[in-house]
Amino acid sequence: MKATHKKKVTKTVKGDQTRALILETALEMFRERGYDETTMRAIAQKAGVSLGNAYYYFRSKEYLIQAFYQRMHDSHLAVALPALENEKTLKARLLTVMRTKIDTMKPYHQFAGVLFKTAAHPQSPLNPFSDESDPVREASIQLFDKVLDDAKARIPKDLRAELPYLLWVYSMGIVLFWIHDRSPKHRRTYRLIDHTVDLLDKLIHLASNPFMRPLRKQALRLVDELRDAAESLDDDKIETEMRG
Amino acid sequence: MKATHKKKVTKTVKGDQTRALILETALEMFRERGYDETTMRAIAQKAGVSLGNAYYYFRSKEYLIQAFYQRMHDSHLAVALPALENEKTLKARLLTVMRTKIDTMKPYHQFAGVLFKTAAHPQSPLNPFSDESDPVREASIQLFDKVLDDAKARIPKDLRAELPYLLWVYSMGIVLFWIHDRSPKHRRTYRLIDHTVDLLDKLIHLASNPFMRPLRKQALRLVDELRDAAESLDDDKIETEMRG
DNA sequence: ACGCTGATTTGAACACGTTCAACTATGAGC
DNA sequence: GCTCATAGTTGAACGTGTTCAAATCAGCGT
Repeated sequence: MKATHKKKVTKTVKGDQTRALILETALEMFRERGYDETTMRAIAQKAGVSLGNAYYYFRSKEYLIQAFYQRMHDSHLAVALPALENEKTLKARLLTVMRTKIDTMKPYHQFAGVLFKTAAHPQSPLNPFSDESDPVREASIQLFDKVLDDAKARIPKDLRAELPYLLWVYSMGIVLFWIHDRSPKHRRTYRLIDHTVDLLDKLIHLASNPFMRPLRKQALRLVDELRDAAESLDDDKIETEMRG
Repeated sequence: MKATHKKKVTKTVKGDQTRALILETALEMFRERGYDETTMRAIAQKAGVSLGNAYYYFRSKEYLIQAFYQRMHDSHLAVALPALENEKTLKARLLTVMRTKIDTMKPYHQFAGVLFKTAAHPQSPLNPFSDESDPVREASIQLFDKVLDDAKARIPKDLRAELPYLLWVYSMGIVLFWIHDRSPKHRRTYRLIDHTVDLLDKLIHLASNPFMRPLRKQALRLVDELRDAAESLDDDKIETEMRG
């Protein structure tokens, strides 16, 4: 992690093609054999390029995963958005989004374990809070914003503003559980989704009660603080890079 | 992670000494230079043993960290237990335990980042839910049990039973935040502790209200389910090993 | 054509974690 | 004291991710 975090940019059409070729090959091999079992040499060989060439386009093996995130989110959107059309209640909409999320990731279950290993590392580009995860993170949060938008539920403004972010964090928790879940067909994860969504729905309504206002305010202040801290993380990273 | 998860056991006094020597050397170097920058070769050399010998006592570099966990917990206990004598309320007791926890880990802040990287990996022996983390995990939960024991707070039995575990999970969350926290003297983490403990205290009292019984029951069922899943993870791991 | 610049590509080399077959030391039973 | 099984120890070798100086290519101005 000594290198800068700027993305490699291709300057020619040929470069684009080579980059795409390497990425496709890598993702295919990751899916079929897993991440650890797929070596950079094997990717390069199958893609028909040299080892060094792969590193010209991808700063490290980890960076190949970044594209995986993006693709996963795109696939999820393609399934979730149409499905949302039919659901009107907050609970049903949330359920839909979460279930389709797991549906989408299913083929990559084995592979996914490695994701969170590196994703949890503060300095990893895969860290969901890092600069480089920004686009896909924002897009994910936006999806939850949409979940709330067309739902008929009276939610106080202060809570409504933070809820998309909170739901995104919740969804990451579910994914973390799913990664560990080895029950057949991931039944446990689906059951967990059912139960947590039910609970969340109730909690949101409870928190929306005027009686809960003080406690809610306090909790939201806390959330704000956490987000601030997460964002300043990126600044520190940049500073560190400049120094050394 | 192909090897079995049984712990290496020394059979002779000399073995004990060598093992201890390697471990001390490793932890010292980790603290001074960080985990990634400390190579197994360097550890072996500084300890005056061969490279292969280090691997005779520690199945992998990761396993050296396991001992770190244990040591960290011992140090924490040594500070927290006396401090708890003076605190009677739940809130003050919880605050004491959390603050001393961070105090204890402070010297290892840089090092700690790597911990969670590997700890988040489902198949890592450092995974806090894994078999091998069992002793230190149980000990940590027990500490929170003690926090509750002498606190004068009326908590329903069902909640009281799960609370130590829940507080342990909470403490892991704080540690995770701390790892990412680069604010001077980790002020942000301490502030987060203050705020979350305050909130937790209120939530616990709220949840103890008879009015909340149904929701509380539902939430606790959920917690149970999560714990079951975490435990069955270990079984699956063993199965996988036997097959492969 | 030619040369020049910058993008792309190469493969050898490096450092690391890990494995393993072979070696040595220890000590219990005779 | 001798034998031998077991614990402990060694360092060479392997496969990996990553780096880098050098080679090649593509387009453009002349």
